[in-house]
Amino acid sequence: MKNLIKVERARHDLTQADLAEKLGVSRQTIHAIENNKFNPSVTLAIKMARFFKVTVEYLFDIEEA
Amino acid sequence: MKNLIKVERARHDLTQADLAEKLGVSRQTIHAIENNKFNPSVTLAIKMARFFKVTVEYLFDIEEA
DNA sequence: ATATAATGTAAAGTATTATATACATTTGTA
DNA sequence: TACAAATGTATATAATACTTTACATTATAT
Repeated sequence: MKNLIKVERARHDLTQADLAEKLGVSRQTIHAIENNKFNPSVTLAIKMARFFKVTVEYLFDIEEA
Repeated sequence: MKNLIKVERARHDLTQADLAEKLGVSRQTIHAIENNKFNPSVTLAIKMARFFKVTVEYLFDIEEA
């Protein structure tokens, strides 16, 4: 696992569709990011992190430490 | 100004070309990001922030507070 | 003032992000 | 089991990040 989106989503009890709507993107985008199909823009990353009240580094970079 | 790349670059006494090389991207990419021509990927954003030893939020989101 | 380094700009091309739609598969629950 | 919701997958398309090359402008130093 390379990011904690699924975990944070579970913590907030949101479906992919829910989160997509909250962030103003498509469900496929959430799915793809969650499964490392691609690398979102820093803007979307910051939006997500802010939504979950965590840092970008925490949300997207937990592997490296 | 929407990001602090130019400032951090100055603090580290690096040219755009220097920074580009350190991060493995083109000088034009640095220039474009610095001047808000586009929105980098979260991966590049994290690389940059890590390079400067600051957070992504600090580097890219100082306007909002 | 002139040379040089640094930055700005532009255009064409490639790669990747993101959308929309549709359908298949998995998971949870009555 | 059967139904519904959630997630996974596929394909086509649009938008944009990023590269390369090349040249113009601005700043810095001699």
